[in-house]
Amino acid sequence: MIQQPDGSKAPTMADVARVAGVSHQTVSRVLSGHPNVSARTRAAVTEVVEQLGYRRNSAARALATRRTHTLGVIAVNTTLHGPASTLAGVQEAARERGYLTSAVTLRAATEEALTEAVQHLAGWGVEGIVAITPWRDAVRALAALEAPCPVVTVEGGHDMDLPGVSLDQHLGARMLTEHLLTTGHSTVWHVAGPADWLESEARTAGWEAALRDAGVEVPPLLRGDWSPLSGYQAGQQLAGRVLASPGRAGGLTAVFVANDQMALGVLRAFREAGLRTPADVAVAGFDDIPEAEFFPPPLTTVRQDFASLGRSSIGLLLEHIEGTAEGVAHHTLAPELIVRASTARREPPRD
Amino acid sequence: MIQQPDGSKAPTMADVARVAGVSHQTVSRVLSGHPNVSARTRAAVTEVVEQLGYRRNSAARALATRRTHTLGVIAVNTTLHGPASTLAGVQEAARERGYLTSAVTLRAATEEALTEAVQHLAGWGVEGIVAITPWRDAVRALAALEAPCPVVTVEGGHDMDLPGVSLDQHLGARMLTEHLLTTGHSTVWHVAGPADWLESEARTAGWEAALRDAGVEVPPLLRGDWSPLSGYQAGQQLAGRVLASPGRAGGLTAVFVANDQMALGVLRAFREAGLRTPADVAVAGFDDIPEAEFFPPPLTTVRQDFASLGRSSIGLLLEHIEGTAEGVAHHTLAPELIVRASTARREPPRD
DNA sequence: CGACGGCATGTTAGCGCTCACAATTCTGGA
DNA sequence: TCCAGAATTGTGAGCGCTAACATGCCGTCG
Repeated sequence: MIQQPDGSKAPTMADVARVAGVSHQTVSRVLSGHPNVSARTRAAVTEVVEQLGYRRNSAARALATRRTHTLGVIAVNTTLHGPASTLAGVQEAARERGYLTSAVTLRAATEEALTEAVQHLAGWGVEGIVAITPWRDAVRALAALEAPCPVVTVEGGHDMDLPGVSLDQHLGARMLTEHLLTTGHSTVWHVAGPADWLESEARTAGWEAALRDAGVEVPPLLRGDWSPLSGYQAGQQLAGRVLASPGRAGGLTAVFVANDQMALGVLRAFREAGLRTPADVAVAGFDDIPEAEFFPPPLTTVRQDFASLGRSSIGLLLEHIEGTAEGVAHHTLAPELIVRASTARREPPRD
Repeated sequence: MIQQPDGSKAPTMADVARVAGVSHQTVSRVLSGHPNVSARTRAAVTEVVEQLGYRRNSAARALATRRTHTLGVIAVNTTLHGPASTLAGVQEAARERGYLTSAVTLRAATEEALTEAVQHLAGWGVEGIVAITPWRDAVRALAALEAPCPVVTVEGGHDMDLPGVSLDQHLGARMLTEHLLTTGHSTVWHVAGPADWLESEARTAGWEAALRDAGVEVPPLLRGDWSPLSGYQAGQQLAGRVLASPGRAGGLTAVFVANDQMALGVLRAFREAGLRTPADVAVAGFDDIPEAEFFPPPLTTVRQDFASLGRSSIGLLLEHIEGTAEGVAHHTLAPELIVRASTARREPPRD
């Protein structure tokens, strides 16, 4: 029974108590699963609750317990695959644990917008906030804000004094770069994401570390803004370079693009320039968006388990809310390398 | 001042009243913008509020006013571009109007899951629900559920007795089909979405109506599940057909694919089969996802303003909550045709 | 000059629930 | 048989706020 007889207002705990012939407190005990209630009473109350379609008033509960059981989420770019998946994971995990979540989607993670978002959520009495704001500046601003409740970051980096969860971007980039090196490329070029994104930074660092460890030259960096268009532009530059020095002068035979969407742009630029992928230049992306498997050609990439990331952030947040957290913890999840046709095996260069 | 001095608990309205030397009711009046308060008093109270970092307790307010100012959103597939954008629009609009939103992301829109979601939201006292569940069955189940608050659907069709907002899918499909017919194709094939999706149905209907109006043959329908893979498979079938009858036997020179992701799959299948787009077969999609512009080749598609759709749903919902709604209204937004390279102009067939 | 209406403010009584404690009943062992 | 102690249930007092009414003050009009 979901419906409320529309004329009369919703039944209260007192109504249930009266009908069941017990005190309102006993009803409360039954509903909270308190152990010391006789099976008889419990059954009687439960039946009346069903019959009346009674539902506890969460506002009254929140007032009496001083617990709202509400969490806030602050996110940007929620229309992209990564943030959207993370958000879904956060919401599902929170719901399972008995919390209501409310998400605030920002257009830009300025300090002002962040402050306003935190104020908005604080006004609703959230007990904690998950911030999916992967910029160094945003995380810094958030840390400085001193919100009235615990805040955990997602992809917020490990060097701030805010607890957080991340996928190991550095490792993913390293795996990908090493994959390219072991499949016959003398070095790997890189189209990075925006400089102020922590994810971008970590991917670049992982790429560079892998190259250095292998003792190979680190080519100059190109930068995009995650969009297919910026990837396309970077791709045009790279293609120009390849065509200008046909003898593989720059060793430009493999490109690690910092996300799949930009990789799509790079692929298009290469195709337009008459470069074949992977025969002339291998291309790899990052994220494994659902479309990646159907790119021309299917894209080698690094899969990120965004849903687990979201769930994990809720776990960490609740530790803080419930006071069982020790210090400022950071959780890290491992990514997975997905090899597809865009980086097909290459013969080692002949001497 | 965001931070609460951690040791002591948050100040109450009574605290503010005491410091400002007025009654708590006057503080309440100031905070609610009640007109009958002297400027002097108002200023004094405002200052104390600032100074103490006071924030009204929303639970207490909800209890006293019997208004939670909370809305629920039920959505499925929130990781896709369309639903995610709609969700963002819903949240932003609700926040602007002073409401808190809480989203429940379902894995599947079964009757059971829907019931549970509505129960969950009802338990939190939401005053209304926006349902982004574009299946006929889901909308039917929702209508039968008799939720304890108003429910509006997004893309829920116009034939149920639930108010809703939609983009005009029928018109969009018609525009696209007519575009293809006027650019020299004798007919247009169609890869539809799943049969139980209302959007899919409307797009198919629009396509068929355009063909009939033009007095041309309606080719058999292929069906996918929105995924690139299903598009790929449909594309393989279509390619096989073209190659089997090189003389354009089936008039298969143009395909309208029901969404951009499947179109990506179709494009790949055509490319693999040696068919050129648009020279051999023109391809068009639907949705205008951000990647569509970078497909090989850039995809002609129909742009949908999901954000406006979301905002519009909130407008409608609030009309129902505030009692100003007249009957079961349906709002419709017009889509926009985006012509790109995948349907480049075609010479009229020579006789 | 006194009654009256409008403005500014205060007082009181809940909203529906949980907490702390009190009261009652039931159990088993001396 | 009686009583300590546990199990079960009830009572009263808020949680922090708003709605409704009550009060006091001013100027104004008959």
